[in-house]
Amino acid sequence: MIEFEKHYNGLETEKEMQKYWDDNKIYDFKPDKSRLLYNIDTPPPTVSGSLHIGHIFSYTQAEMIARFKRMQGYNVFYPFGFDDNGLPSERLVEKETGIKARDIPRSQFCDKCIEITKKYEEEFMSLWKSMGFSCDWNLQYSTASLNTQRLSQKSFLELAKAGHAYIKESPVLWCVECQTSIAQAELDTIEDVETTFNYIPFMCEGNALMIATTRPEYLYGCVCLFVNPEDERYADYVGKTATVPLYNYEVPVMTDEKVGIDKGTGIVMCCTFGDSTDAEWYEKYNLPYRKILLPYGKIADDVPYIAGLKVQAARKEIIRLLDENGLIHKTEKITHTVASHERCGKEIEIIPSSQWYIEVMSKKEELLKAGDKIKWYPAHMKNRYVAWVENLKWDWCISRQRYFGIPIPVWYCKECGTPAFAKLEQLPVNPLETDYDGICECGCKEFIPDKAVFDTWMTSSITPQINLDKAKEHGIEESGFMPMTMRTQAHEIIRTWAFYTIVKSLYHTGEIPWQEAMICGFALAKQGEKFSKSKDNSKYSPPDLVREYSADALRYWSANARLGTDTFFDIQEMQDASKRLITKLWNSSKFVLSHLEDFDPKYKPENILHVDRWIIERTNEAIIEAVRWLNEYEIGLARKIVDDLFWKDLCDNYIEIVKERLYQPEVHGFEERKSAQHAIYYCLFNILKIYAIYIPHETEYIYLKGFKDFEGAISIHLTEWEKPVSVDSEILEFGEILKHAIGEVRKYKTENNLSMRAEIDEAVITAGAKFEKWLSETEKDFIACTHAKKIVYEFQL
RNA sequence: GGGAGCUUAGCUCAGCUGGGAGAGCAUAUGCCUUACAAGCAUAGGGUCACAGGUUCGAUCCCUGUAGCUCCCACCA
Repeated sequence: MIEFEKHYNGLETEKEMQKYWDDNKIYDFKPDKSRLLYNIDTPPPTVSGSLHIGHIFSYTQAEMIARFKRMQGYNVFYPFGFDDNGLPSERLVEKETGIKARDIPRSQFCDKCIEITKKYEEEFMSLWKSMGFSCDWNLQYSTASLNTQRLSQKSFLELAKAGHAYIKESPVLWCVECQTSIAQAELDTIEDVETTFNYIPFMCEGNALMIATTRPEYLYGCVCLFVNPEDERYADYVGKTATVPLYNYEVPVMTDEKVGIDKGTGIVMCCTFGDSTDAEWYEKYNLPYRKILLPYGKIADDVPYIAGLKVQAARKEIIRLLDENGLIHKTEKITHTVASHERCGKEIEIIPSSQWYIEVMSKKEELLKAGDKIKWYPAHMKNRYVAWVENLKWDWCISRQRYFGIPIPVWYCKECGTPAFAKLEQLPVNPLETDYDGICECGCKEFIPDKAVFDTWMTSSITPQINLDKAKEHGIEESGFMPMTMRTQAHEIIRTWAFYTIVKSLYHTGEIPWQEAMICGFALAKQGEKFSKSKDNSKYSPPDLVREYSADALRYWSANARLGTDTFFDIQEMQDASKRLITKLWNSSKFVLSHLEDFDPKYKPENILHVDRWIIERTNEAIIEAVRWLNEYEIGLARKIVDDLFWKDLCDNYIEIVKERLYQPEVHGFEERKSAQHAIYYCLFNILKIYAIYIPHETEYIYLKGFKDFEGAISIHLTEWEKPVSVDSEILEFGEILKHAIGEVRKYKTENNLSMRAEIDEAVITAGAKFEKWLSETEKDFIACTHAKKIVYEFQL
């Protein structure tokens, strides 16, 4: 006799099951040529704060796919990583310790980083384990680890050798707060910034040319004026020089198509560098550089009037001076959007400096083709990738003037500045700690190490290579591993992680990194606000939620949305729906298994009653549909399929129909009972297998109690789903007729305030004549279920 | 300014082959039914955003409009 507790205790059971999986190494990856490899490129969460419910939402969706594919017979390679180097982690450490990286020695700061990220990683890992994740933790990687450093540096050296990575002195996006260069992908926008358009006259040929600028502090950086070549108003001035007000030096008046005739006055002052267009013009027309801003955000010493001031103060001061000299003809308040650094939120500046880049601008076409080759789920997410590639403005700047990151394995000749690259066999290497032991072509033997580190995406963009490296450690052959089967991630990092991974893959392998991309949505707080690792979302702390509501409950909720769609998180909603399902599954399993004590799954009754065949066919139908959705990564739609089968067909109808047959074989026949046992076993077991991807703990617990002895496998998660290919539609129609007839009886009873057990004189079944035999076979069940004294049939042709 | 997604019951949403308007929650009423009151049954509740078009037929396809959300651009 199988003992079933009256109530299912999820919190306790989950810990027990997790231990069982650990002990039995259920999810350990083993190379196995007899099964198709399904390898998943999972996002290593950035270690920049605590995880929130949004992570649970998207990571769990992907986890369910891993379970699904495993139960479809694939050999699933499902690793897990942490992205724990670079600026995001540095900022976490700065916040947590209150120490600025630049204020203490680099090595000391890096030690702090290692210590603190480690703490967070342990927290992350224990959360994922408590959620019942089926990854193989032996395949775990960290982007800060020495081995990853080696791979990342190797990637860099290969690209440098091929000429795709290059160093260049040029204007670059610069964060004065973080004091580092950044890439286009790290830009954010601040909306509705209030500022002033200042109309300032430049004298030219005795006339005042009005320019409108929001950045008058850059006046001393003005190198020329631009007008649109089509603009007749200013045609006479083109080629002449104009005088910069206040500073009284001459700059040429030039033309460029980018100047909007209707914008401002139609004349633009080009400074080095007020914005990205200035930088573009600087390169295009080979303009001189006039240094205004220093890397730490103050105006350069040799700029008259405003030297040493910060940008805002300088602007104020220059406006005051201009005004005092009658040089502001007009001001206009405007609001506009400014670019900011996503990590600190501060406005971005542009300053020239020497940085390493990876070429992407010239590869747009290949990148777009790669985007076409990848299957995106949902399909429209590809648009974001395409839009990003098409709008690229800068090559990918990969060097950062920061501290806790992977060092750029380069030294520079002290004499001629030529870069000297590390040798592959010495990786990973930190040029600050290791000297270059070669000789420069110019004969010089002294080298200066590069102090910069890589952009964190430089490393996380090689997760497929990191995975491959891990796989080889575990005995997987390299061939067939790439491209990986699937990348899963949320939509916010298409422009970064997905994009950069594709870039790297094209360079390194000439191929796409993965065949498919599964793009998840966000979980949003009720107010429509995105959860964020850096903000305080403590009331939704995942470890607390798991402790209080159980992993299965959170998981079941996570499977509620369409793929790629954002969803709101409501604790009450999550709790209600999940608890309901978990309880129902418990109770129905308890019932079914209590009737299977004398059951032998190997004995298939010769004559399976048609109503029993119905629930079997109905189960098969649901499996087919669920598989169809899951193959498109639509876990929510698949869940709905199994919810309907389980709740409506199995619990509300089928169990009610066969209940008495199971209880009273002496009345209904022993063979007939066996037929019901056969059907109910098949149905419940297959429902459990589908639910196993959603609520792995409870299903495992029930499996161990009631199914393991029959099935043999030590875990439900090592069983495979049935693979029905077609269903008998006539049988399904028969089931619908029964359901409808029962519904009519229930309606009658409810409307007359009768108990469901109340007897009624007669029940009418309307059906096609072809069902006559099956209906008469089912009559006893039907009477038992409805307590009707008599059944009246109305057959139609 | 460009692009994408969304708009269906009081709430959250499904409806992906063009023919039935649906689920859960909430509400109301009834029911202790040998798994489950953490349950069961039944019911009420809709201009499928709006306007045109295609079609025998449109929630679904096309065009336009409005609102919401997101992505990208916009810093002179």
